[in-house]
Amino acid sequence: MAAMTWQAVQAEALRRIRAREWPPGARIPDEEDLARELGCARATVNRALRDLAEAGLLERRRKAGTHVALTPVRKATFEIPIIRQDIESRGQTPGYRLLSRSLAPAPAPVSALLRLPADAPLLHVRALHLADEAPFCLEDRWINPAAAPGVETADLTTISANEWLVRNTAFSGGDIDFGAVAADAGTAALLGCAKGAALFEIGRTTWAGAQPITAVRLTYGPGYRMRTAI
Amino acid sequence: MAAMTWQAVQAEALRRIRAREWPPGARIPDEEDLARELGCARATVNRALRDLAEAGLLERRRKAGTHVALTPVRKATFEIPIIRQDIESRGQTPGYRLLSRSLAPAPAPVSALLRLPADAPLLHVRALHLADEAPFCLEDRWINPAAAPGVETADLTTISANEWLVRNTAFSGGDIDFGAVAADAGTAALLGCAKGAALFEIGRTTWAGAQPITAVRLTYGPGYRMRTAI
DNA sequence: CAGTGGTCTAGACCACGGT
DNA sequence: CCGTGGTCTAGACCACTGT
Repeated sequence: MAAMTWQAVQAEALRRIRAREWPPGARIPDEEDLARELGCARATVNRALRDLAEAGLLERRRKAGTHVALTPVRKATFEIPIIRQDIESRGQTPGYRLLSRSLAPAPAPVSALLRLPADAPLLHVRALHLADEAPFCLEDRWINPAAAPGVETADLTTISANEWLVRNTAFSGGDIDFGAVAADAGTAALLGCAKGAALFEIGRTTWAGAQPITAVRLTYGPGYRMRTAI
Repeated sequence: MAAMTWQAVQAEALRRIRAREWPPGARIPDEEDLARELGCARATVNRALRDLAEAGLLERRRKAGTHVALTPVRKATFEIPIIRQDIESRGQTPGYRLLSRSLAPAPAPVSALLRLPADAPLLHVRALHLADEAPFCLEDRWINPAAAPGVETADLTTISANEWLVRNTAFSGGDIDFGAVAADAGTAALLGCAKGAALFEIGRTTWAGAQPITAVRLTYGPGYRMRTAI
């Protein structure tokens, strides 16, 4: 039982959960008891079980102890790459075309999303991302210039707003949502698909503390699927 | 500088990254130096920076030291709840209707996905999930009976296969993909939407080690959006 | 080879929250 | 109140991996 790493402890705990030695809902031994049983320090057990708790397989509460979760909520994590990198990772050649760029008051839904006054002038950028010369993804973005100093003079014809913002602003958090939309006429023309086609769409807003940076809607060409492992 | 918790260290590191005191690409001080500077143990610094590295903001390599990531890849995590819980969390009343259930050889795409022989008999379950009596999500699932002992006699009219599997099998991993599809006639009828409507779809395969458990396709009603925070 | 992160230990104190 | 997990410490050894 020598050389008990936290990974080994975690693996053993996982085994017991899966083998129902620790059935769902059951309380498992103390960190101290486990440490003694497995021949390692309590900190090592803590490290192992903390991750399992974060993964949703265990529930830990002071005094109440550690219990096996009744309904293990699986958590998946996926990366949000720069679109160019996404295309490259598919083995295709990325391309980029700036469609339009203007400073204008944002429409109500956008300014509401960013919690800005309705008439606040935002930078509106629309661009098309290409993979091997074919339309890949349509980007429709509103940027709060106050949160992105320099963006008004940035050259967004060669570098996407996405990339510029990642490199030049410090954002702390945001929201994402995924859904499906039917292609309207304009979108269909740009993406080279039929009007009404089912398209995958990602919406994202990002913040620097309480200050809104940008709201973006990415509409992908037909057949696009986002993949990840759990 | 007393009472330096790992959260405080992490916050300070984040601040320096955002303030460009540690600009993108720069090498930051050793754990030991930071510990001395901030007045805490090296383990505390390690704990703080490890999380930032996992989040993609830092890159850590032995000997090479710790560097601020050039292109911070944002990682989002989202939970994969049991559909019933998803509906409940929206403040709606979940409902469930088993549509069909049969033991049959899986079609080629499914058996290939699960890496099973083409003629392997799988349990095919189709069900409709309701929210406040309205169609919410269509579930089309193939289950490997060998990996889910007891499923053949389970009563899937009151509990969804999803829920039964979560409670009765021990899965270790899987894949997920998201996309958009146009509703075919059958799907449209069941979900109460127009044929051709853009629908959000989640595909998932899960495994117990090398043994495939189930492949499922969830097709959500129009307008559904999956949300999460980063 | 040597510097740096990764991890383990033994002990300590603290914070939360059931009883 | 007091058991349990959460965290900090000081020191040690190990495992990569650039040089």
